[in-house]
Amino acid sequence: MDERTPSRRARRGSGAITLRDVAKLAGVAPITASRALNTPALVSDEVRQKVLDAVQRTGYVPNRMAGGLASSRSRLIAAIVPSTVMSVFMETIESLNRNLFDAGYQLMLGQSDYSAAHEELLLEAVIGRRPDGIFLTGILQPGRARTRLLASGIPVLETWDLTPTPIDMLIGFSHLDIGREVATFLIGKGRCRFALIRADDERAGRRATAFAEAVAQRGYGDALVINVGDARSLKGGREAMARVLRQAPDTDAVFCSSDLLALGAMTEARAQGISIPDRIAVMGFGDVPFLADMVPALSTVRINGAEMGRQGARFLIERAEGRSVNPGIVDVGFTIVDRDTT
Amino acid sequence: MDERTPSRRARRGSGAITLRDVAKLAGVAPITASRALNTPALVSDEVRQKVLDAVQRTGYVPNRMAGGLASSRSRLIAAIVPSTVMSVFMETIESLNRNLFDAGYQLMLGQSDYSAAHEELLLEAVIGRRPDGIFLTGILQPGRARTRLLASGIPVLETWDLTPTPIDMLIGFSHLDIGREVATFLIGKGRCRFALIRADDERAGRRATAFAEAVAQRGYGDALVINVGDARSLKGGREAMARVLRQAPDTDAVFCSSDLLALGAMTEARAQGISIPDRIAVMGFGDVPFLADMVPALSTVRINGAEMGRQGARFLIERAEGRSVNPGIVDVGFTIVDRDTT
DNA sequence: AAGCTGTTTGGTAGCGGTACCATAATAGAC
DNA sequence: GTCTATTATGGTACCGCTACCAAACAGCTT
Repeated sequence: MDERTPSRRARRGSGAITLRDVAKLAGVAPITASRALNTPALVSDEVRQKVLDAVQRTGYVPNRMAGGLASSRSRLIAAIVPSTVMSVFMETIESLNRNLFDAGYQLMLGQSDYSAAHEELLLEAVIGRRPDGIFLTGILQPGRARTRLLASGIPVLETWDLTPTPIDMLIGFSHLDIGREVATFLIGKGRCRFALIRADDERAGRRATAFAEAVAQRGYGDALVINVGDARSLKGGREAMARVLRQAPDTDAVFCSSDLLALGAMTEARAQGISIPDRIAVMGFGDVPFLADMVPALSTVRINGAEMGRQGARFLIERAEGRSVNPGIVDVGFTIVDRDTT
Repeated sequence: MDERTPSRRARRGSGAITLRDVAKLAGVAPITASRALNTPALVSDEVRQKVLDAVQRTGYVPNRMAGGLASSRSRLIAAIVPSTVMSVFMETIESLNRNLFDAGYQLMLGQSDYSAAHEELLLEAVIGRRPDGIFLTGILQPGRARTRLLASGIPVLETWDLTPTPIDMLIGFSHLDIGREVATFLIGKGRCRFALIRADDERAGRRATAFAEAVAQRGYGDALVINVGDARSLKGGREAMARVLRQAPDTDAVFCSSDLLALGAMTEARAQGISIPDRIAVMGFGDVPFLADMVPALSTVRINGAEMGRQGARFLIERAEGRSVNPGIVDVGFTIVDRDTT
C-alpha cells in the first residue's frame, strides 16, 4: 500500500535502523551523526543533543561490522583456552572479559581441547574476524598458524608460560621454576620419596621434568611419574594415586599437575585410610578457589590468573589503540601455598 | 621507489590480502573467486582449482566482517552466562561452542555477574555485532534489553529455565518441578526436618520456594532457609551449614542451590563430626563432573548441560540459515542422582 | 536455423559505517 | 577591514565482500 519505489528496493540489508536514519531524523549529515556518537568533542552541544535524541527515539544500535570494516578496528578480542569446564584458565578469561568489556571491547572465545591441530583451525577462523588482538593461554608452537598469525599483523599475547621467543607480547611464569621450587619445598618438609601425577600436556610435562630433575639432583632418586593422559578429572587423580600406592607404597609426597588431580589423589588416599599429610603430602597446581576452604585444605601452587587477565586486557587494548607496550614481557610469578596437605 | 600512483592511495585498508588479489592471481573476477570459495558447486573444476591455488599461494583469509556486512550474516553467535569460573553453565557453553565451531560459527561470550543491569549493557553491545543468534542462560526479564532484542529480529534462545512467555526459542527445565521432586525424594528417604541453603538468584529462589511449599504442604513444617547472597563459594556453603546447625540442630536434610554450596555444607558437617548421610542428608544441584567421584559422592540434581548446548547450537544455526525450528520449546528435564549423601 | 534451457562467468551496486578532504562559519590577530 | 586559525559541518570515496542481474556459451529441441 504505502510501498513506494515500485519494483526495486526492499531487497538487501537487514532492515534495521541505520546511522542514515538517525542523521535524517536529527537533520544532520550521516558523518556528523557518526561524530556525535564517536567523537562528541568535535561536535556542538546542540547537534550532539539532537543526535542523541534521535538515537533514543529510533532505538538505533550501531552496526559494529560496518564500523569495523570501515575503520579496520573490530573492537573484538579473541581468546583461546584448552578447555572451559572446571578449567584453571577461566579466572583469567573472566578477568580478561570484564576488563575488555569495560573498555568497549568484546571477547570471542575458542576452546582447543588441548589439541594443537584444533588450535590451528581455531586460529585460522579467528583471523578471519580481524580481531584487534589475540589472547592465547600458552605458547603457540611453530607451525602454519604461527606463521599466519605473524603475517596477519594482529597483536598477540601469549600467557601462562614463558619463552625466549614469543610471537609478540607475553605474560606468564616459569613452569620450570615451579617444578624446582615445589621440589625444594617438599624436600624442606622432610619428604624423600616422590611421585608425580600429571596430565598429558606440555606445560605439565615441563613442571614434572623440572621437579624430577631437581629431586634426582639432590640424591632422592627417580620420582615415579604417572601420566594420566586426557583423564584430567578427579577420577583420573584417584586412579593415578591408586597406581602410585601400588607401585611405590613408600611414596611420601605427590605433586599433581592440577588441583583436580590432587583432589582425586587425596580422595583415593583417604579411601585407603592413608593419612594426609602424615604419611603422604599432596600438592596441587592452580589454586582453584574453593580448595582453600576444604578440609584438609589443599597445598598448591597459586597462579594469579586474574592478574594475567587484567594486564592482558590492558596490553591488548593499548596495542589495539595504536600505542606500544613496554615491556611486552611480564613474569607474574607464582606462590607456593602451604596449607594442610603438606 | 616502486610506488606508483604518486599522491593518493596507500591510505585506507588493513593492507591484508583481499579477495581481489586472489582473483587477480587466479585470472578470474572477484565474484567468481567468491563463488569458488563459498558455493563451489556453481563453478567449474578448473576455476575452482585455480582459485584454491591462489588462496594457498597468497595465504588469503577471508574478511568475515566484510562478508557479514554484505550478506547480513555474521556467523557469530553470542552467549551470556552469569559467570564462568566454576560455573555450572560452562558445560553448556563448551558444548555450544564446539557445535557452533564445527558448523563454521563463532562464539562471543559475555558474563553478566548475576546482574540484570549488566546483562542489559551486555546485550546492547552484543546487538551491535549483529550476531546470527543469541544464547541466554536463563530467562530475560521484561525491560529495555528485552524490547531491543525483540526489535532486533535476532533469533534468541533462552535456556536453563522454562516460561510460558519466551522471547523466541527455549530449551530448559522446570525449577519448580525440581524443588518439588527433591522434596518428595528426601521425604521418601525418611527425612523430616528440612533446611535450604541458597544463593541469591531468582532460579535458586524458585527451586527453594517450591521445595519449601512441598514440604510444608505435607505437614513437615517450615524449612529453614539460609540465603548466602553472593557467597556462592564453598566457604559460603560452610558458613551457611554452620548457621543451619546452630539455628536448627535437628535438621536432617539440606538442599543446596549448587553443588559447590553442598560441598561446603558437607565440609562443615564433617568438620563438626556430623555424619553424612546418617545424621544429615545433603543434596546439591548441577552435578558438577568431579563430585561423582568424591567420597562420599554427592547426591544431586543432574542437568544435562551439554545437551542444551548441542541442541541450542542446532536451533540457532537452523534459524541463522533461514529455516524454522519446530517446536522451538524443549524441556530437557533433570534427574535426581541418588548417591552417598542422601 | 531459431528458440529454449542450463551452466558458467562477469558487472554493478550496494551492506553501513568511517577516513580523508573540503568548505563554511566564527574568532582572533594585526 | 583583511588575513589567518580554529571549529563545526558536509561530501565523497572507499573498507572487502556478496546479492542480484545480465550475458556468454554450450547442448537440445523442434
